[in-house]
Amino acid sequence: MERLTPRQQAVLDVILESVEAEGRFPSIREIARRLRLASPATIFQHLEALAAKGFLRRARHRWMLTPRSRRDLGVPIVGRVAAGQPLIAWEEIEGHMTPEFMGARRGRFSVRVKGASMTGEGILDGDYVIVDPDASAASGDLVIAYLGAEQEVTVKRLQRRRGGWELHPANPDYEILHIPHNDPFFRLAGKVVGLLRRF
Amino acid sequence: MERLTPRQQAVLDVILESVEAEGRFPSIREIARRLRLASPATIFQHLEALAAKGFLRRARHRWMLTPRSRRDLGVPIVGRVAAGQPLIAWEEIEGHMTPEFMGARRGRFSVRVKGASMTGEGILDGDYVIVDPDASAASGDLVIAYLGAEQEVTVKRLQRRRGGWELHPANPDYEILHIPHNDPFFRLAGKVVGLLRRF
DNA sequence: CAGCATACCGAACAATCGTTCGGTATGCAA
DNA sequence: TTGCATACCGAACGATTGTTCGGTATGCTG
Repeated sequence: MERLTPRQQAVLDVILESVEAEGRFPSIREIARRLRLASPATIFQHLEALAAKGFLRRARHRWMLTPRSRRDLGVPIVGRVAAGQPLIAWEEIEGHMTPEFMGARRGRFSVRVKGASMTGEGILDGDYVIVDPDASAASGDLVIAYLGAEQEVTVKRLQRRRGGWELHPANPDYEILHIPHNDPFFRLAGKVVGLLRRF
Repeated sequence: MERLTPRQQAVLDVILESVEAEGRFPSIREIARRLRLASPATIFQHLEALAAKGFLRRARHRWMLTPRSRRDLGVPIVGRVAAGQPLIAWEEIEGHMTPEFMGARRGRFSVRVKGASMTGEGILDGDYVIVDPDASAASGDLVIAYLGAEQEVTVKRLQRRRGGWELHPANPDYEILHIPHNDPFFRLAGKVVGLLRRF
């Protein structure tokens, strides 16, 4: 993959910043102003260079980002952390830490975990769990469920049992919940597809 | 907060889809084409309505997203999951699963955790850890460190001790690492600011 | 030294854009 | 029935845009 010149990187940074902040691809003259350049032609040439290297696409009179440049909006996932290197080599980037990477899609949602019932599986109090409400949960899956008349929300591991389901905590202090087949209150909210913790 | 009419929502969806896919605010005629409308004036009126309700901003000849509409790009973090509601009420959305929320900032990076030395604190084998290389780590912090001549990378909890540091695992099967003050190989890669797991 | 890539300028043209205007149609509430 | 909000049309104007052209300057490399 080709590298960018410092100037091309600067132009791309301005573009990404604009997309990030206001959801808009800046006009050529706008980029020029931010970089204190006088001629739109200068930026135009940089855009062409960026397109030639795969960071931008052009259709008719419209410039847009590519998957390649969209990645810079996220945090890189590094394979090996090179010894003492403040800069991260392109070759060692295995992916990017985008919301999509952790399963964020339209239609899904996220809930904060309350309680310590799943600490045994590394799900702590205060963690954020990403839920897919459309996925059909099978036995053994981590699920979010509504329980009881209060319709409380819980994270548990689902197990099919004769006569109904069981919701297994991962903490010896908590008990397995037995759900009869005809429980009027029990309903699955969805399957857990991702987890986020902030320190 | 004012609600959107179905048509306004449709227009906003087209805009968000375009920003999401190609990092570009679509032109008025482009939106019209996607919605199979013939006149740009129609879309223009919808944009004005969206702006009046706070979903868009206009500066001179430029339309852009607002914080309000940018939120729809991410996965909502729901406070209470309403019983049986397939749709999520606006009032219960506490935030959004954006890159910023995940701790993604320029300069940070992410590494995959190998080994089970931190399972006691809910950090499992295969988890992704978000690292801030610029944050100064204090005693008690979760850190990423380079160790030994091989400069292996480890996640551990840092403790100051007379004569150096200690790196504490959170798993009885692993031992505390004692780092003398003058260890030529030991170096901190950064502080752990986030954690991410995929199921 | 010549050659080449990078980086910039200013002027101008045509394409595209946002915007305005005047108009029609529908459905709902007073 | 009269209003009013919503939703759409087509034509046209001027602003802004991408784009081209010809040109200068610098620094690195062979």
